[in-house]
Amino acid sequence: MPEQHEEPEDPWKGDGGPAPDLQTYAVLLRRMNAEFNRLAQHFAHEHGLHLTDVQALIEILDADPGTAVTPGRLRERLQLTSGAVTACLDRLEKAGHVQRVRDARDRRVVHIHYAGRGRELARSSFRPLARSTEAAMRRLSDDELRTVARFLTLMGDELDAQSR
Amino acid sequence: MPEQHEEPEDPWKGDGGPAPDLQTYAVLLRRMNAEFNRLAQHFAHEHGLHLTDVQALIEILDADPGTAVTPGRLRERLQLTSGAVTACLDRLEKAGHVQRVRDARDRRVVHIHYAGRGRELARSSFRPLARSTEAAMRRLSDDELRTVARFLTLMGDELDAQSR
DNA sequence: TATATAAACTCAATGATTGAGATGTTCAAT
DNA sequence: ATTGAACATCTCAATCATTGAGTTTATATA
Repeated sequence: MPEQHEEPEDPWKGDGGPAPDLQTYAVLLRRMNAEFNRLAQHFAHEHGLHLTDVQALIEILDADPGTAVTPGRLRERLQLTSGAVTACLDRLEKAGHVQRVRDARDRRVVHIHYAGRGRELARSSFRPLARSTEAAMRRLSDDELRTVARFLTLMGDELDAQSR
Repeated sequence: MPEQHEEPEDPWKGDGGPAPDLQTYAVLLRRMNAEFNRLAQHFAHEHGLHLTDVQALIEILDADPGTAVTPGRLRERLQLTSGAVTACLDRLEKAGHVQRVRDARDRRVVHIHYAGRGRELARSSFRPLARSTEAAMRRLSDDELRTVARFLTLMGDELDAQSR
């Protein structure tokens, strides 16, 4: 029996065929997540940072402009103890990426702001991610892009709800 | 001027409106990735494991059935040093989740197999993820699901290529 | 004024990870 | 056969991020 070496260039391409099931999605999502983390880790190493530091920078970068980023917020978002957050911010501040600013109204809280090339650094950390995303986006129509964005939003909301 | 508090229940819903841009996608993807990691970390903690151990279990779970999982493979996939991989596998083996088996043909290499409740544990680690995914999937048509699967596949391929 | 709660920090202990090197294995060349 | 290079994994001491308990400073409540 000769090898049936089929090359599925672009699965789920046509309108026909079966719809992908949960298991398929799970694998696809896990794979993407793993690739993400690989990139993040690679970037971190390249800049003498730790994965935690990069995650913190992302959290600060993507924070809702209305919501101030505080050590406490990082604690719950990154699942760290307060000691770990302090150490992480010490590293980022010493490296000149962020700056701690005491809140004038409630002097217990500290706000984290970008300093120096922090924002630029955070953005550049996703240059490779952006490149990949762009490449993938180019192969979808506007209509399809809207569909995917809708799915990603739904997933984000669901996962957010799940973790509470 | 009264607050214009619009509530965008489900953005990108209609066929009209502008197509989402790269920046929008970047934020959505980063958000989802962060939520993933939160879930993974939570699960790890719940089972007395480390994030690294969970990532290893995933890697073993999702490995191409044809490709055997070896410490070396984990080393490059999880970006660890060989010492860290050994320690990780020691923990997983001692806990009875995996088993090391020397390859009969090339006695230098070790194959990692599930042992005891390892596979079940790995699967259960994604129960919450599966729940969220299912909920999100339910709100898309078969056609849309195919589109999203196509995007996820493209992203996975692009990221894979990027990290080399 | 006292008391409770809160946010962030300190610091010693823990333990995962690193990095250099050891061990055992395969393969090609001599 | 024997030597030597490449390889996969493991060992182990040192490093360093993280933990966990407790401290400090500030706010809110009675």
